[in-house]
Amino acid sequence: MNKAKKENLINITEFQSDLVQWFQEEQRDLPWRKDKNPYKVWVSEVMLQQTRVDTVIPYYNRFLEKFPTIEAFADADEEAILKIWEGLGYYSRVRNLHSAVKEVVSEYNGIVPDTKEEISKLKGVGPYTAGAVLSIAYGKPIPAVDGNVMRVLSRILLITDDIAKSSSRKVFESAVERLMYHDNPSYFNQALMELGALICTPTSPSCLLCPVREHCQAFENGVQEELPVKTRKKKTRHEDILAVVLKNEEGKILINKRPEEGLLANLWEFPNLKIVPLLDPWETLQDFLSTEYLLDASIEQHSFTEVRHVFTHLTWTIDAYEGRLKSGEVDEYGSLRFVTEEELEELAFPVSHQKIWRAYKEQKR
DNA sequence: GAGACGTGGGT
DNA sequence: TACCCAAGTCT
Repeated sequence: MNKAKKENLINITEFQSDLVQWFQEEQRDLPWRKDKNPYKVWVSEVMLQQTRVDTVIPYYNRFLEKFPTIEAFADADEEAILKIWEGLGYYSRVRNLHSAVKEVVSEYNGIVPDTKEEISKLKGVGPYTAGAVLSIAYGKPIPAVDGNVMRVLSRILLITDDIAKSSSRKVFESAVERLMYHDNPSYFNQALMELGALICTPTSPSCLLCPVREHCQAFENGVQEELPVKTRKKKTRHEDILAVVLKNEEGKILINKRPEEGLLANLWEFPNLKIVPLLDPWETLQDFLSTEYLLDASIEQHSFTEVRHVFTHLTWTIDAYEGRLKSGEVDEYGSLRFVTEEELEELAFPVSHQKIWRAYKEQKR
């Protein structure tokens, strides 16, 4: 059955009003729903990418307290923007947002562009975020297709395209365009997502509470649990890592700034390396410090903690050692820096290295 | 187009 | 334990 035929099976006008009326009555009271300021909407949408609402709320509130206006954020330095994002993950989001905001301030007089064409040129603004900002902040009838929308529409319209494939997004965007409630695109897009979050959940959807169940082809056929079709990704690889918390005679701690591209870009970390198979860890670490960093350190024989950390595509097991070193003339050398404990806690570290730091302090007391 | 890119929570 | 998920984007 083709798409046009399938959509003839639902009454679009009734679907729109049932959905939007439900949203008006049942929507959650979320901080970013108090204000349609395009900058604030934009910040919330970037934070919500691949991230749960409950996780985002405190970050969103802190972010706008620190950077209340688009100009305030444009003026921030990178250390500050990473620190406020610390623990949220996908750190390129905040670096792209910062770059994009600076462009809006310099090229658009601080006004977030209101066309798909222009807003999509900004870093970190893909098809979803463009549609979300344009519809929520500017009331434009542009689709905002995220995972919720694909799940909801796959069920309502019995769409069986594999949502794990990037090519499927356009199928759902076309569907949203045909279903769009032009009287209130903001509510329509948000209602689709809210329905996915509250009712039309990935497992055990609450069909009996669903405001649009009479329009749902999956419910009609009892196949809501079989949709959406989504192929699974292959499993993650693993890395064993040696890390060291090194203190000099002044009590300052050696940290390293990660490269500006790739995993955890520009975040700080304790010096570390991948374990070399078959070699003694302690000797490997000692050798690494002397040959790579030209540091003469004495390392404890046994690690003080083992940290396991799981990423989406990778897992780390980090054995962390403690050590001391003599020379402390310079505070900076390349990507290395000696900092006090207070300074360290003002810098942005990935969660894996925060775990090392917490274990270190715990072991000290 | 497949893989990189984080983290915390749920089953 | 071992997945899978959560308001995606970039390369």
